[in-house]
Amino acid sequence: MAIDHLDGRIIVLLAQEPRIGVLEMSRRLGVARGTVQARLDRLQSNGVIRGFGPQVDPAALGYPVTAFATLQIRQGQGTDVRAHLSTVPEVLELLTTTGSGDMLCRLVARSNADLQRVIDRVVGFDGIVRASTTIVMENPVPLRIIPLVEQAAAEGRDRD
Amino acid sequence: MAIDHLDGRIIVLLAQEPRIGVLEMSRRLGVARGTVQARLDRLQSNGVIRGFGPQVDPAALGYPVTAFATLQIRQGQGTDVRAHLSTVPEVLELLTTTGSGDMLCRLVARSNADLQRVIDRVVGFDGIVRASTTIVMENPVPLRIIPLVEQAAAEGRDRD
DNA sequence: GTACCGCTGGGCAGATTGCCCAGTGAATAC
DNA sequence: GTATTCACTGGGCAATCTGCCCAGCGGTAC
Repeated sequence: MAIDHLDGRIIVLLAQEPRIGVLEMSRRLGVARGTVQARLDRLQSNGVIRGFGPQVDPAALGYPVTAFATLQIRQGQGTDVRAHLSTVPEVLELLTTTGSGDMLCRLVARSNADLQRVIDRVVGFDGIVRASTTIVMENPVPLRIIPLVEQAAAEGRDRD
Repeated sequence: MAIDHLDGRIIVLLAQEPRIGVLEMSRRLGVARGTVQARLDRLQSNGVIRGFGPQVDPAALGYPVTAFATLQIRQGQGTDVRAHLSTVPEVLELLTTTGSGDMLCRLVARSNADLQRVIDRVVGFDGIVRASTTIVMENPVPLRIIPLVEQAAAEGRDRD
């Protein structure tokens, strides 16, 4: 579960140059190719690296508006609400949070006006009592993981 | 900027099997390899596909607790607060939202107890007036983009 | 002392990549 | 109507990388 320094360097390198191959990585890191391969296999089977899916920018797809909606759920309707929200393409993420029956929902829309349509669709479901929406203006720190990886790698004991 | 049906299929295929190569994709999609290559290049230079970085699971790294903090910022301190927060590895994302001087901050921590340490570090800065934290319990819909891509692809006009 | 484990450094065949080309069909410009 | 542009096809090429194998080496655990 814990990662060591070499694991950290592999992940960082992979994040900086995703198209890089195992062979080139081994050259940059100064280790044998088999080592990098084994580390990568382990990181993936550990679940540390979930995958290498394409990172798609909703804005470039025509959905430049991001918002968060806090939903208050009627008792016992949680499952139905989840099923409902998962059918809405503009719902990018759904989290249940502390507080009675609350969910946090990440939305995108084509425009501020379009956001109204999305919200109507989101809250147009019986189990949702109340919704409060916050529009995102800027994203000073886009979703990142590298600093955390570096911290975890620094704390881990090296395997060699 | 708009994507068509083939673009959508490329992105979905790539999301499902990230390790797939251009050649294999062209076979699956029934088009020439050069076509897939050209589409991919266009999607990347368009910014629709930002990259193929590894998706790292913070929980597997030893940070199983996720939380959101809403921060109230002292007037004119926005820039300093951003700089401060970007130095905290446990801050995975930072967004500015509507409402006076508000920011939304995605955090992770090693445990609920450790979350206190992280929050202390986050709010231990002059420009932050008040912070309110919500702990994430479940993640019924993990960050996803496929449904949105499919919707965008269905709406787009085919290029052929 | 022995077994285990991770790393090294090498080799191999097969597949893939990046790059090139000419030809075709459709839409657009003139 | 004709010319141009554009995307796609289908093919070929050398260079590279991958997946897979092996023996050897140095720690560590028992």
